[in-house]
Amino acid sequence: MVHQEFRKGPWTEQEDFKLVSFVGLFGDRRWDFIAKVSGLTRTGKSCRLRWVNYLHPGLKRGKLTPQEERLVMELHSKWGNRWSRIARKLPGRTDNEIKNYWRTHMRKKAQEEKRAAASPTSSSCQSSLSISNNNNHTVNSVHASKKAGEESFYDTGGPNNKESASNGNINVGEDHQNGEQGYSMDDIWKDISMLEDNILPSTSWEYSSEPLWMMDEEESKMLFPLSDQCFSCYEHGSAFLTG
DNA sequence: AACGTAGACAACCGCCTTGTA
DNA sequence: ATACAAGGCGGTTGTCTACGT
Repeated sequence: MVHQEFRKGPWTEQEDFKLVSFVGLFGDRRWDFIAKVSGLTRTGKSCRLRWVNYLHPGLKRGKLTPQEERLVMELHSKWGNRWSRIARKLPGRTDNEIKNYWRTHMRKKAQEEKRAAASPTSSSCQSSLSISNNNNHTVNSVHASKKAGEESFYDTGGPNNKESASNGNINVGEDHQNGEQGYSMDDIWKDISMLEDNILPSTSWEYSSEPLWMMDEEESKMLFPLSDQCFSCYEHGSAFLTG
């Protein structure tokens, strides 16, 4: 077998454009196939990741809202590090994003706790985290058993069903100011939509306006028994992009 | 102004699960 | 029933940027 050299590292605009085009054509399932036919020297996995975490229409960018933060805390206390599952409850957020958020904030929290332990006089909550109060129990265990370094400051709190905080949906009303990079997804999507107008019969995949994130697997299965053709459920195009 | 640090984010790796031949 | 390939997921690392000193 001849090993193909796969590219690694940051994606270029051209690669993004290619990927978006071919996902538009073939759907977001057959990643190895897309990787091959598109001519991208990327693995299918890499393509999928790029799509899911960055190119997917409807992704929100920017900081988590306080509601989202609270929900993440709640869901993490419920499910542990089941990031993808948690992400499904947060429209427009990816597991990667939530994972990163958790990691960052748990590190911060761990450091604050360490500092607080070192100087118990200043015990009043100097935490700048507005989310930490009610759910401290979920994260305290993290730092409690940590040795000097803070390697695994975030720990799978595990699915300890302490509380059945079952609220599911949040209404994330506000848009975010886009984290603008010079090159925006709008540009890509504009190009793509123009492209599709020309070459696509417009049936290959179309998004419904109902985001899948709101659903559990069971729910989505019930709604989308033929997930392959129906999975694509996001409003296509820049209208859906908040940024 | 230069440097160090922390935060945010993108991307890769390896393992596990699932679908298919 | 089984082997293999592809997809999915969680963990980890690298890089860039903003901010403080």
